[in-house]
Amino acid sequence: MTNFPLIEIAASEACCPAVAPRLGDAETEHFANVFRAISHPVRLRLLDLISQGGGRLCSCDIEAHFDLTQPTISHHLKTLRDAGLLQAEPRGVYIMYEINRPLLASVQGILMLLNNSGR
Amino acid sequence: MTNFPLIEIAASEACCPAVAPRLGDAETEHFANVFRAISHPVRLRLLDLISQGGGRLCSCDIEAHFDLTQPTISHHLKTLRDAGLLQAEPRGVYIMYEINRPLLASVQGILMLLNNSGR
DNA sequence: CGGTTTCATGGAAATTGGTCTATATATTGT
DNA sequence: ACAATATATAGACCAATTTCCATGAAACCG
Repeated sequence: MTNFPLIEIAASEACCPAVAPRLGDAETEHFANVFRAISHPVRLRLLDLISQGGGRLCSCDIEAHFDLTQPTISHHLKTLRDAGLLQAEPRGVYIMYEINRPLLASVQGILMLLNNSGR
Repeated sequence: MTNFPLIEIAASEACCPAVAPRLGDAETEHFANVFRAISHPVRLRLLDLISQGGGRLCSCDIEAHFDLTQPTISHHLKTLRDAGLLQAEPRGVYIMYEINRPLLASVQGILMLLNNSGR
């Protein structure tokens, strides 16, 4: 490891001083799951909509924004709930969805880690 | 839309005043793709490793961190490159990978949008 | 209570994703 | 040029995802 061909490298870049993961296995798995939940256009759009107006949205205002059947939207909402990104509380016949802000904040923290580039 | 059962709702929550997506279709699609690239444990670990030491890492230091074959790692690195998260420049026989920081910053911006909750 | 509305669940079909083995391409050193 | 090393590509196989239709469960209204 950390072997370069012996040409033109010597004092140039000092490749790779002792790299080790900063995120543990469980943490990596967990956040990969969260990213996977966000990683679908419909679900990103759902988060976009729900995050407005104080981070809460009634189910009755969701379906009109998509060209999908009700079960499909329900499935995507469940995916977001399972990932912890949404909380859902019943409001009569409807459901009030709410963004899990602390989780989103921790995802921001991960991206900050990845973007700080070790400094 | 924005209909509640007429009981106990009237003045309580003022559900859903005019929600509309803030991210356009293309933007939503694009960032969903970026999230999808990050959304695998191996690729998140790769970003974790490469983002250290100034955001660059030589290919020769990568394989040892995984229990996967070389083609599999190569495939994941390609996924990250295709999403724009990594740039790769040849360094002799090896490859120097570098994090695309502006893109990561824009992803942080998206999360900030989702977490600001409209305020 | 009976009908209506809303969301969730189950199952199927098509697509995408992840991993491997085998092979190809490119660079280095003799 | 040849052999050795490093990365990329192709093909195959199994797993997971996405979508739908059909149905179920829960809440509301008359």
